[in-house]
Amino acid sequence: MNIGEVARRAGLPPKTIRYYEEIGLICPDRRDNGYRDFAETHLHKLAFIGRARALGFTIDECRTLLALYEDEGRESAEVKQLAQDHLARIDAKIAELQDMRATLAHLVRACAGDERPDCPILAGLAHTALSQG
Amino acid sequence: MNIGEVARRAGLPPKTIRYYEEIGLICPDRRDNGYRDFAETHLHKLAFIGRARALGFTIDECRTLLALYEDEGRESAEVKQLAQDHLARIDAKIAELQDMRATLAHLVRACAGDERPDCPILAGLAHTALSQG
DNA sequence: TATAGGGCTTCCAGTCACGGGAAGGTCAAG
DNA sequence: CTTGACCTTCCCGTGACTGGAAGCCCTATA
Repeated sequence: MNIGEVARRAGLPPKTIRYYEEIGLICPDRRDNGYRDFAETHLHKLAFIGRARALGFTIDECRTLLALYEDEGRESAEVKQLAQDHLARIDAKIAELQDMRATLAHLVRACAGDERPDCPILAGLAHTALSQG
Repeated sequence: MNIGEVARRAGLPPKTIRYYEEIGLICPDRRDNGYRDFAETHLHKLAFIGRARALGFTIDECRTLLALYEDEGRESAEVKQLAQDHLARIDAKIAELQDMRATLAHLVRACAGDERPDCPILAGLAHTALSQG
């Protein structure tokens, strides 16, 4: 299977697949003409990685997840721990964004948004409690 | 004022302040010995930028916000538009993370997390609907 | 047989917003 | 005179790709 087909079927850009090979996530065969030759197993791995990436796992975590996936003797506890850590990271990020959102929405609500220069948004950004001396 | 003091008072690392100079956000004077010499105006600008960055605005948006801040003839509508666009981006990001969170939490709940290898998380990642042909 | 196109290859550079660290100059205190 | 904190520039690395150039390969058509 050429890279174009595997890209289409896995839902990843060819560039990304080459990158995954470069960093050692997959290792497709090569044909005599130098073209990469992907097997179904590669396709499955790539789809697996694509899903994990879509859930926000880092590349390194994907590497670990792939290794666990291929390790018949794994303990599901290890996978679950990884997923829970990531879940905590997602929650922290959501909380951070919600804080930003609240502050920004507050400023936006206070701003008339007309032709006059008075602007609580700019005032809010400027009104800093600077440390002294 | 040396970079260390302005860094402390603005709450930004010296490295970041040098970077902001490099990309033209600020332009402090120089002393004979080559040291940067920051005025209060620089401090205020840096604090302004720091706040805008903390709200998630990009550097380019900070540049625009600074320009608007210094433009006495601005219209608050322009600031508000910028802020609303950013707010929409934040909302989109929150929604994306919440989607991730829901999927991941579902998988985590289904996983026993014990010494056995059976793992719905890995199964969920592997169970891809691959395109055919 | 020539050619046109699409797909494949590698390599290099850029993204965003810094952070780490090296090599070296400057300054105040003891 | 030395110590140590501070300052300078310069270069590389981050994460996960993305864009683009230069050039080879393969197939179909005129």
